[in-house]
Amino acid sequence: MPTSKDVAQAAGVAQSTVSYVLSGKRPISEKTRKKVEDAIQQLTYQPNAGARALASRRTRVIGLVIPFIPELHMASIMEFVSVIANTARLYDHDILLVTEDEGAPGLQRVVGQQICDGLILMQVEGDDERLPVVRSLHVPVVLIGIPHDPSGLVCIDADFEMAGEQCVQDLAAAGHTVISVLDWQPEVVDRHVNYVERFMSGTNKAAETLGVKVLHLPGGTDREVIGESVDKALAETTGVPAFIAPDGTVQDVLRRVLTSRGLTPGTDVSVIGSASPTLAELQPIPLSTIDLRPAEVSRRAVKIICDLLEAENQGPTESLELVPTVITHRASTLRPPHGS
Amino acid sequence: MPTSKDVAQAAGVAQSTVSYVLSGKRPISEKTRKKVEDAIQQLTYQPNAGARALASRRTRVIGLVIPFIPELHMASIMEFVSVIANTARLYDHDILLVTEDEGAPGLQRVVGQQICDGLILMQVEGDDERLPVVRSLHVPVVLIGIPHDPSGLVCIDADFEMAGEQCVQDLAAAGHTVISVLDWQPEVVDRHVNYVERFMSGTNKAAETLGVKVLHLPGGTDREVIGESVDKALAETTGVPAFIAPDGTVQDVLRRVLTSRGLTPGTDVSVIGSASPTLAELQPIPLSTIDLRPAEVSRRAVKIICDLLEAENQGPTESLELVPTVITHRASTLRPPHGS
DNA sequence: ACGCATCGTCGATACGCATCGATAATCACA
DNA sequence: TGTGATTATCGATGCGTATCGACGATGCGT
Repeated sequence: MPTSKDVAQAAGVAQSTVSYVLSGKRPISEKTRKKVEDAIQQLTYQPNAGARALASRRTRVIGLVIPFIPELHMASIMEFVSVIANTARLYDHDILLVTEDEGAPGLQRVVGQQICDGLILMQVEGDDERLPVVRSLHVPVVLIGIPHDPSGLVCIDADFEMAGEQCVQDLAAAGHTVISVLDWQPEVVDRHVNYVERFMSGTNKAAETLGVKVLHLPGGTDREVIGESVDKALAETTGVPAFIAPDGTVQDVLRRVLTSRGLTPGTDVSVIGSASPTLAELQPIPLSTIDLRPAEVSRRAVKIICDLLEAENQGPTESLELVPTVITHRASTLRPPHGS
Repeated sequence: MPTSKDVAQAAGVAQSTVSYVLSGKRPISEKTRKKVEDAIQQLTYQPNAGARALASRRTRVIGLVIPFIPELHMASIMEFVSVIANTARLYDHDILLVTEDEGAPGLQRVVGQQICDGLILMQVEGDDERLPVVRSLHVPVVLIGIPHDPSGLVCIDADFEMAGEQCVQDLAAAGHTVISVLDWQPEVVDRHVNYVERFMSGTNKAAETLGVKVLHLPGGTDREVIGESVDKALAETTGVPAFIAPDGTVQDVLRRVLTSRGLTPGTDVSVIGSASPTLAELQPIPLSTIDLRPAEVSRRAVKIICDLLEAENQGPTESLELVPTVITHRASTLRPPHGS
């Protein structure tokens, strides 16, 4: 492997000059720049990351802490991971995987050994046990998810409250007066991620404003449970029933149950789920969706941490960013009556 | 951040002694070891990864190249990623994410900058464009997937041929004489990953041995296509029809189509799919599965590369490892007749 | 033509650790 | 008690880059 010294020799300049050509931190004449760049090309020189980290005290690596809960919709987590990795490259950074299994000590490890300059935590719980450690780390950390006490932390997430409001508003506008909200599956609820309550609070808020009724019913992957929830909803509904199933897995089960009850989404029942546009279109009856915009959340998380790394002002920061959600009509919901 | 020099000072020894205590590469008296370890504790010392990499020429980081194809079952990819990351930790290594978007230059980048000591490539295609680059890199690389020409490469994958054989053997034993195999979805087939043909070859081999007939039919996510495939299968089948759908997405569509044709898996049709045990049990009718053992493949991939890193014999290696698949009976297939 | 500021480049040093050779301390054995 | 072999530790050096101070070269104004 060639070093910057080799490049310098080949170009007939000092090693420091090569360094300055690369960093641009001092003016370099067009002539020497050319010589150096040619030498770099010919030797296919690439700077050594370790040496660079040692000298500059920056690794240009961001640690990404990923959850692995079989019950969670892994496909969506993969979307976060993928977008985060690609976005990091745009800022000339790389992503180091840290699994949730390592817990809080894992965070201290990668930061303490200075393997990475900062961290992104996914799937942060309301009362996450890692928060004390996060606050004590002297590097930027961005949380995806909003803990109960976000003081002193930098957080970003989809605006679940807005999502809840949008769903209810939309169904109310379509003429529904009773709207049933299926909870996330128990495995998610038990994690105390507080997006669940934020979503529910949004539905309540909108319901109050619009004068419609919202039923909160148990979710899950158990067909029995969903069956009961649906039956209860039907019993308490006057007019056309409406369901909101923000959990991807729950909505799959819901679809089957509705079919077994002889109900057709878009005709004699309205359903809003959460799925990517591609997936929503693939359904037998295209699903109206509330888009929680994982890609946008991911991109912003990376931007935030890279900005913090750039700033390097050492002072503790605190911020909270909510990404607006988007609701999209498809065939699974009734159309709003004209002129209302 | 304390350095090993600080530790040395606190313990009243030389910096090199601290280093030897940590690495164990030279004998250290019990007394000094204790002093040094106490100092490490008190200062919460952690060695600097950059300096370590620079001095030892080893980063203890493995690059993992992940695919991102929306059509692919992202959930299963996430399982690979997660198990690989956790297993790497057992060998005291970390995982750096490299996205497929970076292509071959991405591999040269992470290796050239010496960000990682070796690579694991997922979802390797039969005629993967990155192979020439892989062969030219002077670091260990493990491929998950078998390219058409595996010479000079280290590969591991599930034994898809065995999987094909097992499925056919199993259905033949249950009394089926005509067995229909649905292809992977076109997006997968078009990638020329050759596990598709390995699987098909396995089914043919078993069919020939056992004297049963195997039909290869188009797969996909399009309900029309699967409908046609099913109808064709039914037309050509004498006795109870049997389907093998190795692609998770295809099998979902198949299930719906069979329902619409009034066929019940396990009663008047047999179905074998590929899914994790958990998922298989969750189906309305528990699905008989062929387990491709992603976790085991992942673990072995990590073991292989860590062994190669340990060996460090520089000489080019070549190996090919196939992980045995496991077939599991559940309610979706007929039971074999007694006494046969 | 002379002094002065600016530009472009060089040499030296530090970053934190691993590792090699050397040395002091200890021991076995004659 | 002296000699050689171990054992435990130290000091020095190198890994490849970033960065600081210094210095020669160049341009400007007068």
